[in-house]
Amino acid sequence: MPDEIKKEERSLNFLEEIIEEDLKSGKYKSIVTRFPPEPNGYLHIGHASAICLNFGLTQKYPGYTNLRFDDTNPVTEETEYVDSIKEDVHWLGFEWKNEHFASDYFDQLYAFALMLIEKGLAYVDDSTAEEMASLKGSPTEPGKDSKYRTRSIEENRELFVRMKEGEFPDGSRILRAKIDMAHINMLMRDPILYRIKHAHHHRTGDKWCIYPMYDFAHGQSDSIEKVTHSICTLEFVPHRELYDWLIEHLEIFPSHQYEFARRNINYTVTSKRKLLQLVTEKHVTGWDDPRMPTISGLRRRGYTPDSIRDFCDRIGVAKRENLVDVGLLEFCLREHLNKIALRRMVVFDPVKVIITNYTGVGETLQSENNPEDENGGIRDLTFSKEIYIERNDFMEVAPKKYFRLAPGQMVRLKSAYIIKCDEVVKDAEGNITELHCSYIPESKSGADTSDIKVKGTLHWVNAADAIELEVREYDRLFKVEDPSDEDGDFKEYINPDSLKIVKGFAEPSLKAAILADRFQFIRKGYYCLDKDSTGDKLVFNRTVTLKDSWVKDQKK
RNA sequence: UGACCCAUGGUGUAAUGGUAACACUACUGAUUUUGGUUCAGUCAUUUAAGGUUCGAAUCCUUAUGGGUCAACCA
Repeated sequence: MPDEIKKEERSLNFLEEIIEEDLKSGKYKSIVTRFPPEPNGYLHIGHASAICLNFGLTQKYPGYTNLRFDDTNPVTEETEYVDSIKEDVHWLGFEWKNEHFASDYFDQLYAFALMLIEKGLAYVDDSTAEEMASLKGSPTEPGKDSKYRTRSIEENRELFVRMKEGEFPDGSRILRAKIDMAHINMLMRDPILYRIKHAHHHRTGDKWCIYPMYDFAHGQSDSIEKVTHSICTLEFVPHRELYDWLIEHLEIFPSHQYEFARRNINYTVTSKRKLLQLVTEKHVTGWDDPRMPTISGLRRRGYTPDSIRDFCDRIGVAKRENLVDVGLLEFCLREHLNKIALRRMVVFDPVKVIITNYTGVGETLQSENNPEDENGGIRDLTFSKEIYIERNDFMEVAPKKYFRLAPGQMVRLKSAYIIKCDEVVKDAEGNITELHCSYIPESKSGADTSDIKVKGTLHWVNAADAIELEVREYDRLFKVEDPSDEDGDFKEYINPDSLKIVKGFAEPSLKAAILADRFQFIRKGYYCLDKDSTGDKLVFNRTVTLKDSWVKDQKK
């Protein structure tokens, strides 16, 4: 009940306000949105925000969302990207109503171009790119008309058809709208509609040698699909005037464009160009490198779709520039993982503990899989005279509020017994090689009658059957909050320590791990199996550490 | 030296002319067989200056700051 009240009280973002107004006024009975990626790269966390926005709106209001690939530039687009994009949208948990490609509309778009020519609103220009640029003017100076601007409708039609027939080489001619070379908006100065590219298209093959520009494809595709709310990022604001102009003069369904500020996250980059560079120049192992902000990278790292959706929901949507703290993403991650991750014990930098008064051959103990989940069940743990604990869980000279193991100090071994450190054994160089401890037999977890209270609880593994793991510890990819905003090349700011490979010694149950599992290595962090694992070598990715207020205190 | 968009705590979003709210972060403290989790608490006169109004984060003006626009990219 309180949740419902909360939901209703939650205020609308500016797009929801527009939509509610449109629905209330009867302008639309239901809405149509679309997610329109260009298949020339992998989706990243910024796209996730756009996906959640577009799909979220049609989950909240009547209507549906299409997936449409904006594939109008054959030289950069590939089927590999189409496949990855579809996989990522699905993985995030969204289902599109229709799958479209702008290239499906090439015949229609061609007809639209002809229509504009017939209306005297488009012409073929033979100018070179340099000539066009020099006539374009600048934001403060008007442009000048091209000498081809006054061609007759017949001549324009004939030339455009011949462009399509492949009679002219790349770059020799373009089709442009006839609007106003002195327009205050540079995009309205006779924008290019079609260019010649004798290139193989990933879907239409060699059928076409002319391809529409973004401005002559996007809005028209929206209109063909009867998209009611075409949502894009702020840099397209100046395009809206052209978007509307084309729809008006083509006399087609009036889709409307609305713009929001793209979400930026600190300590990473989300420009496709830069991400591609990281991949091709091998600064990372691939698009799905767990350090990448790509959806596939986050997936491999161990992020859950739920946590990403929660994050997108929390950061909201607005029209101002922003740089969201990656800490919020990590918070959403931890919050979800805490609820679902299976607890396991893994020791990274082991030191042997010999329990001198333990006389048995060993025993089986039980531990809960997840204290946050009543139905999480329990698992068996083997315990014996020799175990490993974390080397940094012991200090010979302990500071005041040190709750871990120290000479004469007691700690609990998680799900096992309370032990006390009696003796420190060192080698010739003074390195600690063993800790001799005694245990309290009546302090067994779940059956503790010792009445001893200890402040610290340590994770441990049984020396006899611990299994070895490779663990990849990731840190932020960049050393600075906004690499794109720094002087020089963004790659100068790559964090050289973003990957550290360490060994871990784990309880045997981890042998059964599968890719989909999420684990919390107790007192360490959240981890998942990596696809690089083989039958005899287990590789784990550290998804994110646990919050650690002890380390924080130490630094002060 | 033009046009357009934007400006609320460290961060991200609310407040739709009427008590500046929520979340994250940070800091206190409590609980805890994970120094995790959980719980309680603390942290802002809304970029500036004028104006309208009984009343302004909100409306108006100017200034300042940030962003965008001159690819045959999207």
